[in-house]
Amino acid sequence: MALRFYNTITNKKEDFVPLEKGKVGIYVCGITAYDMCHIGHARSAVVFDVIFKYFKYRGFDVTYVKNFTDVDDKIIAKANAEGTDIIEISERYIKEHNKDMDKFGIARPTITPKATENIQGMIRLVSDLIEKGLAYVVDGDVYYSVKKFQGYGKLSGRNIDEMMAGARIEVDEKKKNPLDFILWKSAKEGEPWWVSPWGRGRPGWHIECSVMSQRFLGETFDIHGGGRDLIFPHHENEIAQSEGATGKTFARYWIHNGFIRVNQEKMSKSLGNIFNMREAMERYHPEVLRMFMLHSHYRSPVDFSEESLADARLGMERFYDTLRNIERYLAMDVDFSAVSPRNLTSGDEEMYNKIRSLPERFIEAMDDDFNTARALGYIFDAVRVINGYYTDKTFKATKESLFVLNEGKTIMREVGNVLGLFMEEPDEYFEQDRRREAEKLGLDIDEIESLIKERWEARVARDWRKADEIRDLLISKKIILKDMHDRTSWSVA
RNA sequence: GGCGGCAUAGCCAAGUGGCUAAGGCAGCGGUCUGCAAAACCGUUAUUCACCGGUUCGAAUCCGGUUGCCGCCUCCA
Repeated sequence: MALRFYNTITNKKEDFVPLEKGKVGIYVCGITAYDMCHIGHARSAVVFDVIFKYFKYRGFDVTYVKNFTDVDDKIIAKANAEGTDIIEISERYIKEHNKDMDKFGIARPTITPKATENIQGMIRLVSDLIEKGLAYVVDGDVYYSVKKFQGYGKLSGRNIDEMMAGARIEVDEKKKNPLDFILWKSAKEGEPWWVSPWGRGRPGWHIECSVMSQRFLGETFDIHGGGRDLIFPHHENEIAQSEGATGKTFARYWIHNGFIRVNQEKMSKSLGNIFNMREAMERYHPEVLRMFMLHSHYRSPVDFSEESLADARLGMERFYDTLRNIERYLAMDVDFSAVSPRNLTSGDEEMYNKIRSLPERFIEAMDDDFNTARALGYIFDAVRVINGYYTDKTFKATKESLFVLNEGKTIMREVGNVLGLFMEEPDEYFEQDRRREAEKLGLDIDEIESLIKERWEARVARDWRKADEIRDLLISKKIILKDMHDRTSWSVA
């Protein structure tokens, strides 16, 4: 079956046929580097990170380009406010971006170009558009003449006349048409500039993506992505610029991710309901945040709330609990290296085959518009099957059964690699989780552990009353105990 | 004002023409356990906002109603 996904420009799911067999080129609009990343940036990053990794998993040779906008009004404003230049500001936030993204388990894209490294290319493209009659110069500014481009509006599903009837179009004396957008801005006092045929100035926002995508992926390339809000005007304008200049199709497939909402509203600076990535990662393990995002389809909006994060945390706990149990068995030091699927007998063989079916189910889900929610459902199925296997009374740790359990771990890691989940050692995961949760509740870990030790001694002495008293005390502090044959583990409810 | 999206159990969430409407959380009954917790087994939507229509057949397609949201301004 073919990999298919929703293409914004046609409004339907389509089979993916790459330009060149076995290869895929993806361009995604990255951040404007003037502030810390918030979880909305994280969602977009996760969506395309998973798409990037999935293409690789399916054997594609992927070139993934994600840019940094490092010259822009907001960066200039911040630089002026701090009495520094745009380079310092953008460098600072690119560094912070990389720190956050690394911690979030986002793989670095193949190429991460910056706008300021591509100014000459932008000047060439703008000149080209002027020559073709698609752009005009007014007092050192260059505008794109929207009416001159036939396909304007084809991505966002609008037409120029309808938009003209709209009530919220700014009036700019210099523009021939209110919808015309700026390609090159003349420099004002205190602004950075580059020399151009139209005088000193700097590029408009949209032009950089046309230039950098073409430079690294070609005039026509496979996939262009970004957040939903970029469809109009940003991506619409990129099409106008690129196709206007080359006369060729720009991106063949468009992928747009949905937003993170807070209380049913879009998370945005103007509403003041932003959660930044760093703070979110202090409160939740990055994989919990990924789980929360991946549990809904990438095009749907998702509501960021304590409840949904708590849900995602419980889900991760379930996954890691299974992985931890598998690890315990594998630590039994039984050599199963000589075992092959062929010398398994009935029960083990059946289980092995069930476990082995996970990757194909995972592919079936992911091939259908990157359906991570369905894929997660399949992983939960696999976890239930594995848990049932080793908790069955007849289960014995033999080299065959450990071989099967090891396969379960391998398979979970295999699909987890694509989703960016289960990257942690289970014990380390739970350790981190306890620390994080204890901190949220202001609990003292040493105190908890000494109480648990005391209770363990009471249990060894079969002093159930004392043991239960201690447990009740801990429960009142939201500490849940789990007695195992050799020790008691704990977690925060 | 223009354009577009969404509405599935107590909650989150897949499913977009046809086997019993995935999965997670919570709940209930059981197994296990000193008792718990976790795990496992069973159970929890005759029904997919509402009203009509198309079809042998619709949560899925069409029309209408209601509600929520997004884009049209920087925005992932």
